[in-house]
Amino acid sequence: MAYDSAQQLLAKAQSLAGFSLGELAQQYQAQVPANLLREKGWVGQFLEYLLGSQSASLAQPDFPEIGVEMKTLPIDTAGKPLESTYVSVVPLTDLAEIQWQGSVVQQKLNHVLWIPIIAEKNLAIQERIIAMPFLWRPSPQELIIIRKDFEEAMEMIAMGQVGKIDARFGEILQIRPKAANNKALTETIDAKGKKCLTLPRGFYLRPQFTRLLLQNHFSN
DNA sequence: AAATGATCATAA
DNA sequence: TTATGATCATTT
Repeated sequence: MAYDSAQQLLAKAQSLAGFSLGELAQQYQAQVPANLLREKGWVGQFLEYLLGSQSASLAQPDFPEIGVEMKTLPIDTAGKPLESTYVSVVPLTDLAEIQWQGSVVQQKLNHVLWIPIIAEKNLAIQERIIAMPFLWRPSPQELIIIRKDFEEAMEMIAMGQVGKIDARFGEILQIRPKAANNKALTETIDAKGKKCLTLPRGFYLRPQFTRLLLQNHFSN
């Protein structure tokens, strides 16, 4: 399936609103896991399947032909996000080549199809309900902060200071570990510019920020 | 309760 | 191994 426009994709996504994951799984003959302990990405992958994303696990938006990234967003019944939103891996090598423009973060956040899902922990996976999907582009003000968060992090890492970055770093975009476990290490540079190993990191959008997006979108 | 740090499945 | 999809589990 290919889309001609973001609006067409949005319409398809919105046609799923109000259905539970169990209903949709039955319709598409998919198996719903009893819990997400061992399949944390199942919901996102199922939605990608329903919408026909072909981008698989490439470092680019889910729908490259229209430049749109899809993100599921678990919310409680009050509409508050329950988790942060993973954006991309944090580059830890060849930092001199990394610019904001053209970065994976910039490309993915340029246009996002948010799919909120009522997903409180006590709701069985099959009972979780798709809320109303919506498109978002960062405002100029939001972009300034996100870009600052990105560039400050890149500068730290270029200086071999990745070890000094923890989850408190960044107003909107934070950096946290993103790995199979604490033994899955990847290459970076130390303060002397020498190669060394560290935990892979990911960029995440803070839940306080995605909460604002929801408020901004649905309060009108 | 919210935030931080750790972890799981899968594809290429 | 590194990227995707994220949520889990523990600490604050």
